[in-house]
Amino acid sequence: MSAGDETTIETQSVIRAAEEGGRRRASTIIDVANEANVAIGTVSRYLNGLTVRAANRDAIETAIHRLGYRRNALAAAMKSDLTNMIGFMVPTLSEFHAPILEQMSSRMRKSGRAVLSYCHNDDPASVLDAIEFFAAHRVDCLVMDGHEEAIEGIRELLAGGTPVILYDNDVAGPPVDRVLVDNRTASARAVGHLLDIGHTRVAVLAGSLHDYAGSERLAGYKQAMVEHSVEIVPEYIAQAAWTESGGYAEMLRLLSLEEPPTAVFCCNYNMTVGALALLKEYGRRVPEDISIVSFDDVPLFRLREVGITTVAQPVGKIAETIAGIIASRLSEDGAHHAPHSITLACDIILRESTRRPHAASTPGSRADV
Amino acid sequence: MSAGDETTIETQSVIRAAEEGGRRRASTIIDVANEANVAIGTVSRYLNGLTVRAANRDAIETAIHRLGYRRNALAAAMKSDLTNMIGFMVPTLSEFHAPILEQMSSRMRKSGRAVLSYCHNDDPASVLDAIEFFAAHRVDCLVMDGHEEAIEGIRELLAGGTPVILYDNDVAGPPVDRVLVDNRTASARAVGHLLDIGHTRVAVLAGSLHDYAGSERLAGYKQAMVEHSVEIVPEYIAQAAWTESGGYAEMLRLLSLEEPPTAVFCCNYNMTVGALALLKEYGRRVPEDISIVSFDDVPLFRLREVGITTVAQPVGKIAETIAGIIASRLSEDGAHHAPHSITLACDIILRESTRRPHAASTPGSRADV
DNA sequence: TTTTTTGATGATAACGTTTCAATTAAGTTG
DNA sequence: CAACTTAATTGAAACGTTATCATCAAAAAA
Repeated sequence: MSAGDETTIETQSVIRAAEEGGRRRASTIIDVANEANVAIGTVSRYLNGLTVRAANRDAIETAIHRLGYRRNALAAAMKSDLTNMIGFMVPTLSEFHAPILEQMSSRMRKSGRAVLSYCHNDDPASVLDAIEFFAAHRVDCLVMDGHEEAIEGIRELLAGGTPVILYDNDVAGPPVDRVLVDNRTASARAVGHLLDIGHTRVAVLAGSLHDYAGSERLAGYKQAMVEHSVEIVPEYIAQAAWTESGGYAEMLRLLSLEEPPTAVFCCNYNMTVGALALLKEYGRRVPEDISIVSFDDVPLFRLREVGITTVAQPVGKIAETIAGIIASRLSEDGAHHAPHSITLACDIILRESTRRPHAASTPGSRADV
Repeated sequence: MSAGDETTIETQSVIRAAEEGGRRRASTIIDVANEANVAIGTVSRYLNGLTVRAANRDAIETAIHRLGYRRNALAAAMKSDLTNMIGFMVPTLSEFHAPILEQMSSRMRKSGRAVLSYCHNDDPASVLDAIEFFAAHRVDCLVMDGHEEAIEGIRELLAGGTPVILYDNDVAGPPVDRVLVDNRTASARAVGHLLDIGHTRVAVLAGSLHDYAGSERLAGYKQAMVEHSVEIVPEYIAQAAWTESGGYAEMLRLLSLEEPPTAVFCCNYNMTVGALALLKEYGRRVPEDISIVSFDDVPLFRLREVGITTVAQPVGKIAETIAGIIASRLSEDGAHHAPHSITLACDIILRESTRRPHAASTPGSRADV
């Protein structure tokens, strides 16, 4: 192209052409190309970081600045089949999930990607909606907690070439990557600690037995009991919803047993909160009257006057691992590998909520509830 | 169109046509139209809920199901200039912000929209990146906390016709909707409570005075002091970063004064945590030795053995109000209204961390720190 | 019936990018 | 300096929708 004087008049009039009552047409790559007197393709090359002759580069930069041009990511995504968006499903933005999302976001940002999040509140219909939504928006990859009802949708996504990564909760079937946590071993160690310091009447506040975490954590409890040759008492296995009220109600039941437990392993944060609320209400002191071990490490457990001994899931490691898998799956060569299944270890954080059982905690001290 | 026998052979071969090594071309609206023997436009009408002849509707539904068709939201957005995505900026997914995002998500979902979130960690560069990102993805509306460095970007967005809503932190200038909280009045009431129950040596742990919340909360403190005719002592105004360590350090300074305060108003959650840590370390009991009032209501404050009296921001109301403004702005008629500026009231939640000053807390009881 | 009114359908042009083959400019080498 | 190699540029064809408008079918009114 000749650095044409004859085109100058035309290009000047192009700038900010249409001002139709408030909503202005955003300038496009075509406007930039005209303004800079280069081909559209050249502007595209510039925008995508490919080499461009110095003179053109300057002209393009000036044009972009003058026009206030902003690339339309949708159009780009449509053509290139890459949205640079990662779908991320969480049940809720709890104190466990929020940090994972936050870390995922910042890690993804570093590779030029963004995270589109969706809370499904454990509602099956919402889970399906979420998959539909992510599929419609053509996310490059979907990260989600496992759900039975999602299996069909996951298969469709995989068939369409979208990698899916399961975390937190496992579900059998689809050939996807999994980033899980060794719930069983961690639970066994947590309960083992209670047994080690002399407790024998150890109860468990188990969550739903229908999901992976719930059954694994209960299995860990049983494993520790067996390993320490302590009899498993059926009444000490309290099964409830994963909620605060679930923890409250079952803790109440445990307290009213003939021989109430001297220590309780609560299988998640919410149940622990419920249990603590009940104990406070009934004047039971932690750890003097009863020892508590929880799962999940939230600020509350660290900052309470009496810190709560707990199993800390490696939140940072989880986010890091997921991010790594995404990077690998989205690279040319990593796309066709067999699925990884990574299980991360947890830490037990000892705080003040666990202590040797009191000598006075003998049989028969039934709670008057 | 004749219900053609002669087309049947053709359409059957269309299904799952191209299987190129793992990544299959997703079926499009065109495939559906062919399969159902209708025009593309008719399928589009069906997808968008417009009336379609019964026979065609059935044919389309069957075709969609057989082909596993999923609408491409990007292509739709590009043409219709509506992405149905709301951009949402948060500094961090803290215990204050996470619930807002969560509630925003579920409210938006009800109107068929999704929330794209971005954590900027109060890093100016990230704030700019976020705006760039949201602009590129053509979000229908941007919700963000106020930032000086974002003003220029906000203006560009507005000029392009994208509504912007400020929340949490205000910033002067751009004509945008604002959803704020009456920090000043809330703070005045919180401090007023301390004064009411007899404290006179009341200190404030103020955050950054350069931002809206920081200056307003300090102003509220001063207002209460004036209203109660209590002299404002400069040493009692402790100014620090909004962080845990900031609260820790300044609390230390306050304790080491000739006449340490008998009550402290901490201007946010993190500073309170820092202050509490220091008090525990130095053996000062709350509320026996010192009363504490905080800002923000997080689970910790509710679940500690000694609950913390605090100012609760109306998180649900904030989300609701933002959602309402979005709906209005995105409707035909609401688009051109003058900006709203809504200020919501906070609640004071009385717990156990505030109590009348101890008779023994006389001048001269200097802390040996 | 015939004419009018209403409403769904069909073909095609956008929307704003990327990609690709063809072309031209710029370096390198003999 | 010619002949070759390499690299940047160009123009046009996608990508998968929605929007428009001219048709065409069906129901309502005459």
